[in-house]
Amino acid sequence: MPVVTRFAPSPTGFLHIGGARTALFNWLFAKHHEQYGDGGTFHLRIEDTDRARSTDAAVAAIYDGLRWLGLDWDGDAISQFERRERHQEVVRQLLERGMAYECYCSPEELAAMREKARASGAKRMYDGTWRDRDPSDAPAGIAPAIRLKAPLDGVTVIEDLVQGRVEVANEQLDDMVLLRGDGNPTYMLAVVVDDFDMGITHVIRGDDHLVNAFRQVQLFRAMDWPLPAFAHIPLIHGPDGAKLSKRHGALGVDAYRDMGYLPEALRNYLMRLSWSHGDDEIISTEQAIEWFGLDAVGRGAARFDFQKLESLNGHYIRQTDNTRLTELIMPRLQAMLDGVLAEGAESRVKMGMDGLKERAKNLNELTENAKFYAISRPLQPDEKASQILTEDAKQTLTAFRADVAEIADWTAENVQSAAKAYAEAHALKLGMVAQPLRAALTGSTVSPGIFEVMAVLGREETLARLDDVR
RNA sequence: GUCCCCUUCGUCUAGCGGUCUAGGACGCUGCCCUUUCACGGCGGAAACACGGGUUCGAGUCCCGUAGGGGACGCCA
Repeated sequence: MPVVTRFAPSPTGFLHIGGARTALFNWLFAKHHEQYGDGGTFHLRIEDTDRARSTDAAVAAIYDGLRWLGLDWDGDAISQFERRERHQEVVRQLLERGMAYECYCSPEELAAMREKARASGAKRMYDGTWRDRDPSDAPAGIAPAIRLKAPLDGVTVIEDLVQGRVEVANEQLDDMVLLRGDGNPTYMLAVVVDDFDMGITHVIRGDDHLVNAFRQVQLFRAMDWPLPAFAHIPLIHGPDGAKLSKRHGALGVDAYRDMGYLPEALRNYLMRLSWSHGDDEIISTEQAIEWFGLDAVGRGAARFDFQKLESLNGHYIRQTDNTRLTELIMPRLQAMLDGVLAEGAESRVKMGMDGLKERAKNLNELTENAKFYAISRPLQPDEKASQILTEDAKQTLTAFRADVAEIADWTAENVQSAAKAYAEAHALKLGMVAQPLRAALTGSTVSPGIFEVMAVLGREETLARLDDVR
Protein backbone atom coordinates (compact mmCIF):
# COMPACT_ATOMS: atom_id res chain seq x y z
CA MET A 1 0.00 0.00 0.00
CA PRO A 2 1.34 3.43 -0.92
CA VAL A 3 2.45 5.55 1.99
CA VAL A 4 1.18 9.08 2.56
CA THR A 5 2.83 11.28 5.17
CA ARG A 6 2.56 14.90 6.07
CA PHE A 7 4.37 17.59 7.94
CA ALA A 8 1.93 19.86 9.74
CA PRO A 9 3.56 22.86 11.39
CA SER A 10 1.68 25.73 12.91
CA PRO A 11 2.79 29.05 11.46
CA THR A 12 3.11 30.79 14.78
CA GLY A 13 6.88 30.89 14.86
CA PHE A 14 9.63 29.97 12.49
CA LEU A 15 10.53 26.47 11.36
CA HIS A 16 12.53 25.31 14.32
CA ILE A 17 15.02 22.53 14.39
CA GLY A 18 12.68 20.01 15.98
CA GLY A 19 10.07 20.64 13.33
CA ALA A 20 12.72 20.33 10.68
CA ARG A 21 13.63 16.88 11.90
CA THR A 22 10.00 15.82 12.03
CA ALA A 23 9.66 16.99 8.45
CA LEU A 24 12.85 15.12 7.54
CA PHE A 25 11.58 11.84 8.99
CA ASN A 26 8.25 12.17 7.21
CA TRP A 27 10.04 13.01 4.00
CA LEU A 28 12.53 10.16 4.28
CA PHE A 29 9.78 7.70 5.07
CA ALA A 30 7.74 8.76 2.05
CA LYS A 31 10.77 8.81 -0.24
CA HIS A 32 11.81 5.39 0.94
CA HIS A 33 8.45 3.96 0.02
CA GLU A 34 8.40 5.87 -3.23
CA GLN A 35 11.71 4.35 -4.30
CA TYR A 36 11.72 1.00 -2.59
CA GLY A 37 8.06 0.27 -1.85
CA ASP A 38 4.61 0.73 -3.31
CA GLY A 39 4.82 4.47 -3.54
CA GLY A 40 5.13 7.38 -1.17
CA THR A 41 3.84 10.92 -0.96
CA PHE A 42 4.79 13.71 1.40
CA HIS A 43 2.42 16.59 2.04
CA LEU A 44 2.77 19.92 3.74
CA ARG A 45 -0.17 21.20 5.74
CA ILE A 46 -0.17 24.52 7.51
CA GLU A 47 -2.04 24.32 10.79
CA ASP A 48 -3.36 27.83 10.90
CA THR A 49 -6.63 27.39 12.74
CA ASP A 50 -5.47 29.81 15.40
CA ARG A 51 -6.05 32.99 13.42
CA ALA A 52 -4.71 35.29 16.07
CA ARG A 53 -1.31 33.67 16.16
CA SER A 54 -0.76 32.59 12.57
CA THR A 55 1.24 34.88 10.33
CA ASP A 56 2.12 34.93 6.65
CA ALA A 57 5.72 35.59 7.54
CA ALA A 58 5.84 32.35 9.48
CA VAL A 59 4.31 30.46 6.57
CA ALA A 60 6.94 31.92 4.27
CA ALA A 61 9.67 30.95 6.71
CA ILE A 62 8.42 27.36 6.76
CA TYR A 63 8.45 27.14 2.96
CA ASP A 64 11.84 28.72 2.89
CA GLY A 65 13.32 26.47 5.53
CA LEU A 66 12.01 23.28 3.97
CA ARG A 67 13.24 24.28 0.54
CA TRP A 68 16.65 25.14 1.87
CA LEU A 69 16.85 21.74 3.51
CA GLY A 70 15.81 20.15 0.24
CA LEU A 71 12.59 18.70 1.62
CA ASP A 72 10.20 19.10 -1.27
CA TRP A 73 6.54 18.36 -0.72
CA ASP A 74 4.04 16.91 -3.14
CA GLY A 75 1.31 19.16 -4.47
CA ASP A 76 0.35 22.48 -2.95
CA ALA A 77 0.61 23.14 0.74
CA ILE A 78 -2.76 22.88 2.40
CA SER A 79 -4.14 25.59 4.62
CA GLN A 80 -6.14 24.12 7.43
CA PHE A 81 -8.02 27.33 7.95
CA GLU A 82 -9.35 27.21 4.42
CA ARG A 83 -10.92 23.86 5.14
CA ARG A 84 -12.97 25.03 8.09
CA GLU A 85 -16.31 24.48 6.40
CA ARG A 86 -15.52 20.82 5.95
CA HIS A 87 -14.51 20.64 9.60
CA GLN A 88 -17.76 22.25 10.60
CA GLU A 89 -19.65 19.83 8.40
CA VAL A 90 -18.09 16.90 10.23
CA VAL A 91 -19.18 18.37 13.53
CA ARG A 92 -22.70 18.75 12.23
CA GLN A 93 -22.73 15.05 11.47
CA LEU A 94 -21.44 14.27 14.90
CA LEU A 95 -24.14 16.45 16.46
CA GLU A 96 -26.85 14.75 14.45
CA ARG A 97 -25.65 11.36 15.57
CA GLY A 98 -25.50 12.42 19.18
CA MET A 99 -21.73 12.04 19.29
CA ALA A 100 -21.17 15.68 20.19
CA TYR A 101 -22.93 18.31 22.23
CA GLU A 102 -23.09 22.00 22.94
CA CYS A 103 -21.24 23.36 25.95
CA TYR A 104 -22.12 26.77 27.38
CA CYS A 105 -19.44 27.02 30.03
CA SER A 106 -17.76 30.38 30.31
CA PRO A 107 -13.99 30.71 30.45
CA GLU A 108 -14.36 31.54 34.13
CA GLU A 109 -16.31 28.41 34.83
CA LEU A 110 -13.76 26.33 32.98
CA ALA A 111 -10.90 27.92 34.87
CA ALA A 112 -12.65 27.12 38.13
CA MET A 113 -13.24 23.55 36.98
CA ARG A 114 -9.59 23.16 36.10
CA GLU A 115 -8.47 24.42 39.45
CA LYS A 116 -10.87 22.22 41.30
CA ALA A 117 -9.93 19.15 39.28
CA ARG A 118 -6.25 19.65 39.87
CA ALA A 119 -6.70 20.27 43.56
CA SER A 120 -8.83 17.19 44.05
CA GLY A 121 -6.75 14.98 41.79
CA ALA A 122 -9.70 14.34 39.52
CA LYS A 123 -9.04 12.49 36.28
CA ARG A 124 -10.85 14.86 33.96
CA MET A 125 -10.50 18.59 33.70
CA TYR A 126 -13.92 19.18 32.18
CA ASP A 127 -16.60 17.73 34.39
CA GLY A 128 -19.17 17.11 31.68
CA THR A 129 -21.58 19.75 32.91
CA TRP A 130 -23.34 20.09 29.56
CA ARG A 131 -22.87 16.53 28.37
CA ASP A 132 -26.37 15.36 29.15
CA ARG A 133 -28.01 18.63 29.97
CA ASP A 134 -31.09 19.75 28.11
CA PRO A 135 -30.15 22.38 25.52
CA SER A 136 -33.19 24.38 26.63
CA ASP A 137 -31.18 25.20 29.76
CA ALA A 138 -28.83 27.14 27.54
CA PRO A 139 -28.20 30.68 28.70
CA ALA A 140 -29.37 33.23 26.19
CA GLY A 141 -26.92 35.15 24.08
CA ILE A 142 -24.01 32.76 24.54
CA ALA A 143 -22.55 30.91 21.58
CA PRO A 144 -21.70 27.38 22.67
CA ALA A 145 -18.58 25.40 21.99
CA ILE A 146 -19.12 21.93 20.63
CA ARG A 147 -17.54 19.04 22.49
CA LEU A 148 -17.06 15.42 21.54
CA LYS A 149 -19.10 12.97 23.58
CA ALA A 150 -16.23 10.70 24.39
CA PRO A 151 -16.55 7.24 25.94
CA LEU A 152 -16.62 7.35 29.75
CA ASP A 153 -15.02 4.01 30.45
CA GLY A 154 -12.88 1.43 28.75
CA VAL A 155 -9.47 2.15 27.29
CA THR A 156 -8.16 3.72 24.16
CA VAL A 157 -5.21 1.92 22.66
CA ILE A 158 -2.56 3.09 20.25
CA GLU A 159 -0.23 0.68 18.51
CA ASP A 160 2.52 3.19 17.96
CA LEU A 161 5.21 2.28 15.46
CA VAL A 162 7.85 3.87 17.64
CA GLN A 163 6.47 3.80 21.16
CA GLY A 164 4.85 0.39 20.96
CA ARG A 165 1.45 -0.34 22.45
CA VAL A 166 0.28 2.47 24.68
CA GLU A 167 -3.08 2.61 26.36
CA VAL A 168 -4.92 5.17 28.39
CA ALA A 169 -8.08 4.73 30.44
CA ASN A 170 -10.92 6.69 28.89
CA GLU A 171 -11.77 8.10 32.29
CA GLN A 172 -8.57 10.12 31.93
CA LEU A 173 -9.81 11.77 28.79
CA ASP A 174 -12.38 14.51 29.02
CA ASP A 175 -14.63 15.74 26.25
CA MET A 176 -12.51 17.83 23.94
CA VAL A 177 -13.70 20.95 22.22
CA LEU A 178 -14.29 20.48 18.50
CA LEU A 179 -15.68 23.86 17.58
CA ARG A 180 -14.97 27.03 19.47
CA GLY A 181 -17.67 29.40 20.57
CA ASP A 182 -16.99 31.48 17.45
CA GLY A 183 -17.57 28.44 15.28
CA ASN A 184 -13.94 27.91 14.34
CA PRO A 185 -12.54 24.39 14.44
CA THR A 186 -9.92 23.46 16.97
CA TYR A 187 -6.67 21.82 16.05
CA MET A 188 -7.84 18.51 17.46
CA LEU A 189 -10.79 18.42 15.10
CA ALA A 190 -8.90 19.73 12.11
CA VAL A 191 -6.00 17.26 12.28
CA VAL A 192 -8.29 14.28 12.34
CA VAL A 193 -10.53 15.46 9.53
CA ASP A 194 -7.59 16.53 7.39
CA ASP A 195 -5.57 13.40 8.01
CA PHE A 196 -8.57 11.36 6.98
CA ASP A 197 -9.42 13.47 3.94
CA MET A 198 -5.83 13.55 2.77
CA GLY A 199 -5.54 9.81 3.11
CA ILE A 200 -2.62 10.05 5.48
CA THR A 201 -1.39 6.54 6.21
CA HIS A 202 1.36 7.39 8.69
CA VAL A 203 1.25 10.17 11.22
CA ILE A 204 4.87 10.81 12.17
CA ARG A 205 5.27 13.64 14.70
CA GLY A 206 6.90 14.62 17.96
CA ASP A 207 5.97 12.55 20.99
CA ASP A 208 4.63 15.64 22.70
CA HIS A 209 1.54 14.73 20.66
CA LEU A 210 1.27 11.22 22.01
CA VAL A 211 -1.31 12.14 24.62
CA ASN A 212 -3.32 14.09 22.04
CA ALA A 213 -3.36 11.04 19.86
CA PHE A 214 -5.73 9.26 22.23
CA ARG A 215 -8.39 11.91 21.90
CA GLN A 216 -7.85 11.96 18.17
CA VAL A 217 -8.39 8.23 18.06
CA GLN A 218 -11.69 8.73 19.86
CA LEU A 219 -12.70 11.13 17.13
CA PHE A 220 -11.68 8.74 14.38
CA ARG A 221 -13.81 6.12 16.07
CA ALA A 222 -16.76 8.45 16.50
CA MET A 223 -16.66 9.11 12.76
CA ASP A 224 -16.06 5.46 12.03
CA TRP A 225 -12.97 6.32 10.03
CA PRO A 226 -9.97 4.01 9.65
CA LEU A 227 -7.03 4.89 11.86
CA PRO A 228 -3.72 5.96 10.35
CA ALA A 229 -0.57 4.38 11.74
CA PHE A 230 1.03 6.52 14.40
CA ALA A 231 4.72 7.04 15.00
CA HIS A 232 5.56 9.42 17.81
CA ILE A 233 9.21 10.25 17.60
CA PRO A 234 11.22 11.54 20.56
CA LEU A 235 11.78 15.24 20.90
CA ILE A 236 15.07 17.00 20.52
CA HIS A 237 16.26 18.50 23.76
CA GLY A 238 18.60 21.37 24.41
CA PRO A 239 21.99 20.87 26.05
CA ASP A 240 20.26 21.05 29.44
CA GLY A 241 18.02 18.12 28.65
CA ALA A 242 14.78 20.10 28.45
CA LYS A 243 12.61 20.58 25.41
CA LEU A 244 14.33 22.71 22.82
CA SER A 245 13.08 26.26 22.96
CA LYS A 246 13.98 29.83 22.21
CA ARG A 247 16.05 30.13 25.32
CA HIS A 248 18.50 27.61 23.86
CA GLY A 249 19.18 30.10 21.13
CA ALA A 250 18.25 27.52 18.55
CA LEU A 251 15.77 29.36 16.43
CA GLY A 252 14.71 28.66 12.90
CA VAL A 253 16.63 26.71 10.31
CA ASP A 254 17.39 30.09 8.77
CA ALA A 255 19.58 30.74 11.80
CA TYR A 256 21.59 27.63 11.00
CA ARG A 257 22.00 28.80 7.45
CA ASP A 258 23.26 32.13 8.74
CA MET A 259 25.67 30.35 11.06
CA GLY A 260 27.21 28.84 7.97
CA TYR A 261 25.94 25.29 8.01
CA LEU A 262 25.38 23.41 4.78
CA PRO A 263 21.90 21.93 4.37
CA GLU A 264 23.33 18.47 3.70
CA ALA A 265 25.27 18.65 6.95
CA LEU A 266 22.24 19.69 8.95
CA ARG A 267 20.22 16.95 7.29
CA ASN A 268 22.84 14.35 8.14
CA TYR A 269 23.06 15.58 11.71
CA LEU A 270 19.30 15.68 12.20
CA MET A 271 18.65 12.24 10.78
CA ARG A 272 21.05 10.74 13.30
CA LEU A 273 19.07 12.06 16.23
CA SER A 274 17.02 9.14 17.54
CA TRP A 275 17.65 7.21 14.33
CA SER A 276 20.66 5.18 13.30
CA HIS A 277 21.86 2.64 10.81
CA GLY A 278 24.48 0.57 12.57
CA ASP A 279 27.71 2.49 13.02
CA ASP A 280 27.17 4.74 10.03
CA GLU A 281 27.73 8.42 10.72
CA ILE A 282 28.25 10.04 7.36
CA ILE A 283 25.07 9.23 5.53
CA SER A 284 24.12 10.71 2.21
CA THR A 285 20.52 11.56 1.58
CA GLU A 286 20.35 8.79 -1.03
CA GLN A 287 21.53 6.25 1.52
CA ALA A 288 19.18 7.61 4.14
CA ILE A 289 16.25 7.20 1.77
CA GLU A 290 17.29 3.64 1.16
CA TRP A 291 17.83 2.79 4.81
CA PHE A 292 15.22 4.80 6.65
CA GLY A 293 12.57 2.97 8.58
CA LEU A 294 10.51 3.60 11.68
CA ASP A 295 11.71 0.40 13.34
CA ALA A 296 15.16 1.92 13.74
CA VAL A 297 13.87 5.03 15.48
CA GLY A 298 14.69 5.07 19.18
CA ARG A 299 12.44 6.15 22.01
CA GLY A 300 14.74 8.36 24.02
CA ALA A 301 15.05 12.09 23.51
CA ALA A 302 18.30 13.35 22.02
CA ARG A 303 20.24 16.40 23.08
CA PHE A 304 21.33 18.86 20.48
CA ASP A 305 25.11 18.96 20.19
CA PHE A 306 26.62 21.80 18.21
CA GLN A 307 30.08 20.29 18.21
CA LYS A 308 28.95 17.23 16.34
CA LEU A 309 27.00 19.31 13.85
CA GLU A 310 30.12 21.42 13.44
CA SER A 311 32.27 18.40 12.78
CA LEU A 312 29.83 17.02 10.22
CA ASN A 313 29.65 20.42 8.59
CA GLY A 314 33.44 20.50 8.28
CA HIS A 315 33.30 17.16 6.56
CA TYR A 316 30.71 18.33 4.06
CA ILE A 317 32.58 21.55 3.40
CA ARG A 318 35.67 19.55 2.49
CA GLN A 319 33.52 17.44 0.17
CA THR A 320 31.98 20.39 -1.60
CA ASP A 321 33.42 21.57 -4.87
CA ASN A 322 35.27 24.86 -4.94
CA THR A 323 32.94 26.64 -7.29
CA ARG A 324 29.93 26.17 -5.05
CA LEU A 325 31.87 27.12 -1.95
CA THR A 326 33.13 30.25 -3.64
CA GLU A 327 29.62 31.22 -4.64
CA LEU A 328 28.40 30.66 -1.10
CA ILE A 329 31.16 32.74 0.34
CA MET A 330 31.38 35.75 -1.95
CA PRO A 331 28.31 37.53 -0.52
CA ARG A 332 29.65 37.00 2.98
CA LEU A 333 33.01 38.35 1.91
CA GLN A 334 31.32 41.39 0.41
CA ALA A 335 29.55 42.04 3.69
CA MET A 336 32.66 41.46 5.75
CA LEU A 337 34.73 43.87 3.64
CA ASP A 338 31.98 46.46 3.27
CA GLY A 339 31.79 45.75 -0.42
CA VAL A 340 35.41 46.65 -1.09
CA LEU A 341 37.09 43.69 -2.71
CA ALA A 342 40.49 43.59 -4.36
CA GLU A 343 40.63 43.03 -8.08
CA GLY A 344 40.54 39.35 -8.91
CA ALA A 345 39.34 38.49 -5.42
CA GLU A 346 36.86 35.89 -6.55
CA SER A 347 39.24 33.96 -8.76
CA ARG A 348 41.87 33.99 -6.03
CA VAL A 349 39.38 32.70 -3.50
CA LYS A 350 38.35 29.94 -5.83
CA MET A 351 41.93 29.05 -6.66
CA GLY A 352 42.88 28.97 -3.00
CA MET A 353 39.78 27.05 -1.94
CA ASP A 354 41.50 23.67 -1.61
CA GLY A 355 43.70 25.01 1.13
CA LEU A 356 40.93 27.09 2.65
CA LYS A 357 38.18 24.53 2.96
CA GLU A 358 40.01 21.98 5.00
CA ARG A 359 40.48 24.58 7.68
CA ALA A 360 36.86 25.62 8.16
CA LYS A 361 33.96 24.11 10.07
CA ASN A 362 31.37 26.52 8.79
CA LEU A 363 30.91 29.09 6.08
CA ASN A 364 31.61 32.00 8.39
CA GLU A 365 34.98 30.56 9.31
CA LEU A 366 35.65 29.87 5.67
CA THR A 367 34.86 33.47 4.86
CA GLU A 368 37.09 34.73 7.62
CA ASN A 369 39.90 32.50 6.41
CA ALA A 370 39.48 33.64 2.82
CA LYS A 371 39.51 37.29 3.70
CA PHE A 372 43.21 37.83 3.00
CA TYR A 373 42.74 36.73 -0.60
CA ALA A 374 39.98 39.24 -1.19
CA ILE A 375 41.18 42.25 0.71
CA SER A 376 42.98 45.19 -0.93
CA ARG A 377 46.55 46.11 -0.02
CA PRO A 378 48.08 47.14 2.18
CA LEU A 379 47.14 44.54 4.76
CA GLN A 380 46.76 45.31 8.44
CA PRO A 381 48.62 42.47 10.19
CA ASP A 382 46.90 41.27 13.33
CA GLU A 383 48.65 41.41 16.68
CA LYS A 384 50.41 38.08 16.46
CA ALA A 385 51.49 38.69 12.91
CA SER A 386 52.92 42.06 13.89
CA GLN A 387 54.97 40.41 16.58
CA ILE A 388 56.49 38.07 14.04
CA LEU A 389 57.48 40.94 11.76
CA THR A 390 60.56 41.96 13.73
CA GLU A 391 63.43 43.86 12.15
CA ASP A 392 65.27 40.57 11.63
CA ALA A 393 62.24 39.06 9.99
CA LYS A 394 61.87 42.05 7.71
CA GLN A 395 65.49 41.74 6.66
CA THR A 396 64.93 38.09 5.86
CA LEU A 397 61.90 39.04 3.83
CA THR A 398 63.79 41.71 1.92
CA ALA A 399 66.60 39.35 1.07
CA PHE A 400 64.25 36.56 0.15
CA ARG A 401 62.19 38.92 -1.98
CA ALA A 402 65.21 39.46 -4.18
CA ASP A 403 65.65 35.70 -4.62
CA VAL A 404 62.06 35.04 -5.34
CA ALA A 405 61.75 37.88 -7.82
CA GLU A 406 64.14 35.94 -10.02
CA ILE A 407 61.84 32.96 -10.32
CA ALA A 408 60.82 32.51 -13.91
CA ASP A 409 58.05 29.99 -13.48
CA TRP A 410 55.93 31.13 -10.53
CA THR A 411 54.59 27.95 -8.98
CA ALA A 412 54.16 26.76 -5.41
CA GLU A 413 56.91 24.19 -5.96
CA ASN A 414 59.42 26.66 -7.30
CA VAL A 415 58.67 29.22 -4.64
CA GLN A 416 59.07 26.55 -1.99
CA SER A 417 62.40 25.44 -3.45
CA ALA A 418 63.58 28.99 -3.34
CA ALA A 419 62.57 29.27 0.32
CA LYS A 420 64.35 26.05 1.18
CA ALA A 421 67.45 27.14 -0.65
CA TYR A 422 67.37 30.48 1.12
CA ALA A 423 66.92 28.86 4.53
CA GLU A 424 69.76 26.46 3.90
CA ALA A 425 72.08 29.16 2.67
CA HIS A 426 71.47 31.23 5.78
CA ALA A 427 71.38 28.32 8.21
CA LEU A 428 67.77 29.02 9.10
CA LYS A 429 64.92 26.68 9.78
CA LEU A 430 62.30 26.84 7.08
CA GLY A 431 59.85 28.22 9.62
CA MET A 432 62.06 31.26 10.09
CA VAL A 433 61.29 32.15 6.51
CA ALA A 434 57.78 30.79 6.25
CA GLN A 435 56.25 32.47 9.29
CA PRO A 436 57.37 36.00 8.37
CA LEU A 437 56.11 35.33 4.86
CA ARG A 438 52.78 34.26 6.26
CA ALA A 439 52.54 37.33 8.46
CA ALA A 440 53.38 39.64 5.58
CA LEU A 441 51.27 37.94 2.95
CA THR A 442 48.16 37.06 4.96
CA GLY A 443 48.36 39.42 7.91
CA SER A 444 47.89 36.42 10.15
CA THR A 445 49.85 33.62 11.78
CA VAL A 446 47.40 30.99 10.57
CA SER A 447 46.73 30.23 6.94
CA PRO A 448 46.89 27.59 4.26
CA GLY A 449 50.34 26.43 3.19
CA ILE A 450 52.23 29.64 2.53
CA PHE A 451 53.75 28.53 -0.78
CA GLU A 452 50.34 27.64 -2.06
CA VAL A 453 49.23 31.09 -0.93
CA MET A 454 52.06 32.67 -2.90
CA ALA A 455 51.08 30.74 -5.98
CA VAL A 456 47.48 31.86 -5.69
CA LEU A 457 48.43 35.45 -5.00
CA GLY A 458 50.74 35.49 -8.01
CA ARG A 459 54.13 37.09 -8.39
CA GLU A 460 52.99 40.66 -8.64
CA GLU A 461 50.70 40.68 -5.61
CA THR A 462 53.17 38.67 -3.55
CA LEU A 463 56.02 41.05 -4.23
CA ALA A 464 53.80 44.04 -3.58
CA ARG A 465 52.65 42.68 -0.23
CA LEU A 466 56.26 41.98 0.70
CA ASP A 467 57.16 45.53 -0.17
CA ASP A 468 54.31 46.79 1.98
CA VAL A 469 55.90 45.52 5.19
CA ARG A 470 59.35 46.88 4.59
C1' G B 1 -1.14 16.71 41.50
C1' U B 2 -2.85 13.15 37.42
C1' C B 3 -1.55 10.45 33.03
C1' C B 4 2.12 8.93 29.41
C1' C B 5 7.17 8.14 27.82
C1' C B 6 12.40 7.51 28.60
C1' U B 7 17.29 5.64 31.05
C1' U B 8 24.57 2.10 27.39
C1' C B 9 31.00 6.60 27.70
C1' G B 10 30.20 14.20 28.75
C1' U B 11 27.00 13.97 23.88
C1' C B 12 24.79 11.07 19.51
C1' U B 13 24.46 5.97 19.33
C1' A B 14 25.59 0.09 18.06
C1' G B 15 23.72 -3.94 20.81
C1' C B 16 17.56 -7.09 19.01
C1' G B 17 19.83 -13.81 25.79
C1' G B 18 25.67 -16.48 25.06
C1' U B 19 30.27 -13.78 19.67
C1' C B 20 30.33 -7.76 25.42
C1' U B 21 37.28 -8.27 28.95
C1' A B 22 30.35 -3.51 25.58
C1' G B 23 31.68 -1.35 19.33
C1' G B 24 31.53 3.44 16.37
C1' A B 25 31.21 8.89 16.06
C1' C B 26 31.76 13.96 18.26
C1' G B 27 34.36 16.05 22.21
C1' C B 28 38.80 15.39 25.49
C1' U B 29 43.80 13.52 25.37
C1' G B 30 49.16 11.21 23.92
C1' C B 31 52.17 10.42 19.61
C1' C B 32 53.20 10.82 14.25
C1' C B 33 52.95 13.98 9.80
C1' U B 34 54.29 19.38 9.46
C1' U B 35 56.45 26.28 7.53
C1' U B 36 51.41 27.96 11.08
C1' C B 37 46.56 26.14 11.64
C1' A B 38 43.90 22.39 9.94
C1' C B 39 43.40 17.65 7.42
C1' G B 40 45.10 12.75 7.91
C1' G B 41 47.24 8.35 10.61
C1' C B 42 48.15 5.47 15.16
C1' G B 43 47.05 5.12 20.54
C1' G B 44 44.46 6.49 25.47
C1' A B 45 40.84 7.83 29.33
C1' A B 46 35.53 7.44 29.37
C1' A B 47 29.15 4.01 29.88
C1' C B 48 25.21 -0.77 30.51
C1' A B 49 21.14 4.44 36.85
C1' C B 50 19.96 1.19 41.26
C1' G B 51 17.48 -3.18 43.49
C1' G B 52 14.93 -7.54 42.84
C1' G B 53 13.40 -11.50 39.79
C1' U B 54 13.13 -15.06 35.10
C1' U B 55 17.10 -18.09 32.89
C1' C B 56 22.34 -22.78 32.65
C1' G B 57 23.40 -17.63 31.12
C1' A B 58 20.89 -10.50 31.13
C1' G B 59 23.31 -4.40 28.63
C1' U B 60 19.58 -7.45 26.19
C1' C B 61 13.09 -10.21 29.21
C1' C B 62 9.72 -8.92 33.78
C1' C B 63 8.71 -6.01 38.32
C1' G B 64 9.96 -2.16 41.58
C1' U B 65 12.94 2.32 43.06
C1' A B 66 15.39 6.62 41.68
C1' G B 67 16.29 10.22 38.09
C1' G B 68 14.88 12.74 33.53
C1' G B 69 11.26 14.27 29.95
C1' G B 70 6.40 15.16 27.92
C1' A B 71 1.11 16.16 28.25
C1' C B 72 -2.88 17.91 31.08
C1' G B 73 -6.27 25.09 26.78
C1' C B 74 -12.56 27.30 23.18
C1' C B 75 -2.81 26.83 21.54
C1' A B 76 -0.99 23.85 17.97
